[in-house]
Amino acid sequence: MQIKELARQTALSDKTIRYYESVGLLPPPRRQANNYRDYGETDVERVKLVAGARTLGLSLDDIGEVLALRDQREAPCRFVLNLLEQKADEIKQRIADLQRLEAELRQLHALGLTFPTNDVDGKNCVCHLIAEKTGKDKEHD
Amino acid sequence: MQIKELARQTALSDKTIRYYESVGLLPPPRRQANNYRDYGETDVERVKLVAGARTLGLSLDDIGEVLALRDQREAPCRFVLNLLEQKADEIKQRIADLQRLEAELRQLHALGLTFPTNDVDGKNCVCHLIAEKTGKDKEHD
DNA sequence: CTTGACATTCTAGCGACCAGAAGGTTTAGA
DNA sequence: TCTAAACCTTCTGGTCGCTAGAATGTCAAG
Repeated sequence: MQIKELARQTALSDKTIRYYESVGLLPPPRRQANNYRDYGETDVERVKLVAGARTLGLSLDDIGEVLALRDQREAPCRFVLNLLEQKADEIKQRIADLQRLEAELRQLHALGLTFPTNDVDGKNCVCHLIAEKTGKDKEHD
Repeated sequence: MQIKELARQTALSDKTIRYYESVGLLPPPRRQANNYRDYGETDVERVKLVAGARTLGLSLDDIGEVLALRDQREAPCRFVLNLLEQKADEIKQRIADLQRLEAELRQLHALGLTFPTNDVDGKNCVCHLIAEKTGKDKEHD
């Protein structure tokens, strides 16, 4: 199977698959007589695991650790379970941050509507409110 | 005022301020006799606007447009208000995505707990569930 | 006279790719 | 037989918003 077919089956691009190989997530595959990459079913499985883990928000580094365990014939399940929980917690935190941010944006927008829109640098402009924010926040996006 | 003082007043690093200058958000400042950058109050205001907008999740490109309007003595407020609303909508969407993702992670974690943890590549492993995900998702993180 | 805290420029790295160049191979059709 | 298209290859450079480090210069205090 050539790279495009593997890409089709995994819904990734061929570029992405070559990239995964270049960073060591995928082993260098067999080559056909013309030097084209030649993949099999085990490659499909491996790439699918990577793709699935990516959609779950795991980093390529995390995935690399999972694959390394598997390649050593050690079951990575316990490790994966911990990762899942940890990522879920991170995402929960992220959601809370974004909710605060959204509320702030909506509030600022509403407040801005009550101000004139032709005030370039006076105090009666939403821009001024934005500048005043400095130092009151901690984190975002 | 030297760069460090500007950095202090805006809670940014001096590196970041130089970076903002390098990408054109800040104009090249006056220089002291020793070639050190020399800032004034208008610079503080400008950097504060940038910093405030960043904490709201606006991109440097967005902020560049806002500043360009201001530099042409056009009130950017209307533009800013639109930006705020648009970003709020983006974040709302993002939150929804993340909530789905978190639910999926928790679900997968719970399901994984019911499986043996010493199964390297059989079907009774959470890893297998992850590989099976491919193609069912659209977007994330 | 040295130490330390400032400043300067330049380069390179992060993560996870994507785009494009410049070329080789294979297959199908006119 | 020629040619176009659809594949493939490697390599380079860009994205975003910084951050870190190297190598160097400047200045005030002890």
